[in-house]
Amino acid sequence: MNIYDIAKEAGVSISTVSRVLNKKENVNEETRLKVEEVLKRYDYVPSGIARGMVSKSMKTVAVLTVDVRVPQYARIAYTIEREFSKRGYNVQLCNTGGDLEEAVQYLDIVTGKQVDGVVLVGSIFNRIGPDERVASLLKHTPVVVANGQLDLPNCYSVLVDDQLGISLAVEHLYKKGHREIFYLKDMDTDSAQRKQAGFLETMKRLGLDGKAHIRETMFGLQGGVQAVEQLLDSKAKVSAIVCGEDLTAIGVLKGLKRAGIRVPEEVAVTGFNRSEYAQVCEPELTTVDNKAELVGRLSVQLLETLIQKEEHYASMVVQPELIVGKSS
Amino acid sequence: MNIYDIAKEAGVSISTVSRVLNKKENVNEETRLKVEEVLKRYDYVPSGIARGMVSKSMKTVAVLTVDVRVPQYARIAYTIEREFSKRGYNVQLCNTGGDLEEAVQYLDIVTGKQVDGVVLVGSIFNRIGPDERVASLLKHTPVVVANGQLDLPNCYSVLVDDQLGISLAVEHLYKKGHREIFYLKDMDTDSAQRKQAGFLETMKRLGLDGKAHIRETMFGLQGGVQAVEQLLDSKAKVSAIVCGEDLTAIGVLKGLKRAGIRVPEEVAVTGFNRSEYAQVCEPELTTVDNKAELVGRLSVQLLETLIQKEEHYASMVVQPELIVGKSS
DNA sequence: TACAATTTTGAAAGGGCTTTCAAAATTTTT
DNA sequence: AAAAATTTTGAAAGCCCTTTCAAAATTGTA
Repeated sequence: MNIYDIAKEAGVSISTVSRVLNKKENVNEETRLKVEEVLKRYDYVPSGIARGMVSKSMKTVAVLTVDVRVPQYARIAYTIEREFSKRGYNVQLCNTGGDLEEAVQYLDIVTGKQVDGVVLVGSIFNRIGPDERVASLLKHTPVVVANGQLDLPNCYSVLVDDQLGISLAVEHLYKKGHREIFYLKDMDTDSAQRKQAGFLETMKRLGLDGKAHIRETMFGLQGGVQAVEQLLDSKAKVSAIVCGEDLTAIGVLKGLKRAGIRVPEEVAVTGFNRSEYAQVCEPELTTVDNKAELVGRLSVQLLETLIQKEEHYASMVVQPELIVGKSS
Repeated sequence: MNIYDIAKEAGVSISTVSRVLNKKENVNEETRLKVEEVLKRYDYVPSGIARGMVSKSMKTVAVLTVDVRVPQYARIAYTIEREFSKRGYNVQLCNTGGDLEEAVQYLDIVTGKQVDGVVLVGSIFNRIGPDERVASLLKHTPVVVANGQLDLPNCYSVLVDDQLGISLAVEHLYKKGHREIFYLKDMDTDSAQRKQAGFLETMKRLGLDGKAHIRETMFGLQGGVQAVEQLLDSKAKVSAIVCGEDLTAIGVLKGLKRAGIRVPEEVAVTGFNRSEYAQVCEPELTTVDNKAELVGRLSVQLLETLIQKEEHYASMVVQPELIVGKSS
């Protein structure tokens, strides 16, 4: 069933059917009723692809994320989807697994399908910038990087001030009297770099030695557990541990519990990202809210203005907030 | 830049350009090189929408879920996306928030855009079956319900045997010597119904009174906490608590801890769904693995055969597995 | 009643591709 | 060298809409 069949059945031209479908004003009431009856009778739905062909848009955007199973990304993907849905767009979800080749392939496919825009979620996407293919793929598609930056013509950013986030955590611990504050670096993304910089800067400002208090470990629960073991083995004096991820912090909590060290009485712990885990673990984790929902909303706003080619775009920076739990 | 421009620039017809684009064999090597040079020079990407127009497919499927921030749904959405990506499809994500009207709207939009298929994730979607509009919307689109069932012509299911899952938990507790086993009902979906039925059946089989050991509560952490309070207030003898959701079980753990009751020494607790939370909480939760990844994979397989109109479809049932943690 | 103004309708032109079919060019066979 | 077989190419139709523009029908005005 296409618009021609409907037109024939209703005894009108396709133009008239199109007018009825699009609820245009200039259709005789009698004609409209006749057409609508036929439409209903055949459960007719006009082809979105053909419409896209005319408007050159499928009202669809692509969201690239490392892995939507990571709560942080899920939250941001959720917000982006809901916001775009309100605006009449559908969202294509792409899990790149942190693999840049995979990301380039996704971009190839979705730009080929002429998505109206792309949101890249996470600072890991900063790394696809240098790829020569990316620039040409994204030449005609507006892009917003949520929590990242890409130095390309159509690309704008919504960033969280990670550096400030770590500052808040360190200052909070300092005020509580902690001096032997360690920072656990668990990844090697640009975001992690900024966190580390924030740690160093804040420690310096407080008159403490930051450099000697940085430890590296793997990402995830296990990384936190191991880091504690190593820290205790080294006989270092530890009064607080600042983590760049909640999951790592929870690993730290588990490690400390295993070693019989009480939190927060003997050692305080802070996480980052305000994941659901932070409320689930024991004791509830002090963490930094990275405002995922806000970042999602702002990304959508920004991308929409880009799509509509309005003329005033600007990258934005969002302030994180310290959420004090019972682990500090 | 369209195929006509490329053809003109290369001094050939659009048919030839199309052949080169689609890597067809019958093109003279010299001609091919000439066309490819032009293609590269202009960074030409053929319009996916126009292609969709011809093939009547955008190689896209829609996944409807209640909320991708719920880890269980995120896992299944992730698996579905990855599997479809391998097969050359993109996935549109839709968060209905459990609202049926919203779900119908999404279905309206995505079927209008002629998605090749739809996956509905969760037994909540069983409820849109009776809606008159749904049947007509889905008349020409293959549908798979993951963890649910819909009695419509093109609809098939991949189900987890929830009843068995609860049985495994109850039997496990029984073997450990527990007799005062309570079941916490926290939702009112079909899946929750089956879990409750599983509890009653198993208790009966073991010669215990099931009916008297069912308690209702709200969904989520808070629900678990409250349920414990009420249970303790009622002075009932409690030796184990079986929950239909990990999050509820974690609430129970928190409630018990608050009341100074040791887990698992005094009361054992089990969850459901094998969420990440189960490993994060203290003590680690005994839970039932609902095989989200497997369900996702099977759903994709099934939907693909439906899309390709192969002739042998069958709904499937997946066996859950008990994961014994430290809470029982 | 004749004319202008307005409302309602339809024909036709895109939009950018794939595909079919026949023509042209080339190679092989006799 | 002519005929047959094969490879390579292009014209044109089709996919299903929206939109423009002009024609037809209706209403209002003089």
